[in-house]
Amino acid sequence: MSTLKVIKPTESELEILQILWTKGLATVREVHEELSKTKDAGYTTTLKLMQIMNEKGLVKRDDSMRTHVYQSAVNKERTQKHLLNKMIDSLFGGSSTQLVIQALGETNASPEELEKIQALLNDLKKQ
Amino acid sequence: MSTLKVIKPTESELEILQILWTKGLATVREVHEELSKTKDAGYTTTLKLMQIMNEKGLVKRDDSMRTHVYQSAVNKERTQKHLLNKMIDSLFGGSSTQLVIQALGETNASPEELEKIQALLNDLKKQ
DNA sequence: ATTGTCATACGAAATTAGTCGTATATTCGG
DNA sequence: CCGAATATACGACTAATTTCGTATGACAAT
Repeated sequence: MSTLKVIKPTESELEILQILWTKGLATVREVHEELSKTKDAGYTTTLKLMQIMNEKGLVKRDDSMRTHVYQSAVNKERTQKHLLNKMIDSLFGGSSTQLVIQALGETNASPEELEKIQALLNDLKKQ
Repeated sequence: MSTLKVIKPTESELEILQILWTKGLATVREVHEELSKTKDAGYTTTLKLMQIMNEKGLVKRDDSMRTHVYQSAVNKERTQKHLLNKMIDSLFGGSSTQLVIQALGETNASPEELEKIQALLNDLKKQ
């Protein structure tokens, strides 16, 4: 029997994951610098968060050096999908279509992106 | 100067709002019955939550009767939009398109719904 | 009137998230 | 070698959320 891993990063953890997804590998310092652009919290706060994320298994780290190097331990798309589904359930009564419609209302997509969406839509129509 | 009202219902509050959005008017008892289907918490827990939501202005209530009658005080679409934007920021790096693409991958939309999405898409393309 | 049921009010414990101060170790420049 | 800079570890504080026990009042049926 396998226990299904529940992914539930908090708000702050998500911000850190985003940075790790982009950078691939990063030290606490690097993540902290990046975070500082949008919020202001102390270095040790970021450190602590990342330590906790490590305990939770949200990130992995190489601590063979003095300065540890972190990376995400959770798949970006899988995490997005998971949280998206949660939101669809909790906020859109289970209808992903409703969410798409709302999101399209928000979008500032470029023509290229619109084409990408169109392509996806065409696929769906064929089925 | 007007203070912009920040809508930030918690997880539990959202569950209750959903129920109120569906029912329109409801007593604590009714909300609790509904909640009980998916989670198990005591009656007074639901009561307390709804009282707090009342203080926060998330719900309104008619307490002229012994049994108070509640309704949502926040607009469903506005709340959805707000939380959706938060998710776009925190999970999709600000790209609503990315979210739409992921959500479309999840969708089990009917042909009618697909047409609705298509129509929206056409509007966007014209601009 | 008494008793059982069901309502609200409210205090407070338990949890979780986020914050930071401080201790301690390592490294590097001079 | 010494001190400044920089790293991790870790305990503890705060605030917010969720939970529930208990008090108390209203009402209905006997």
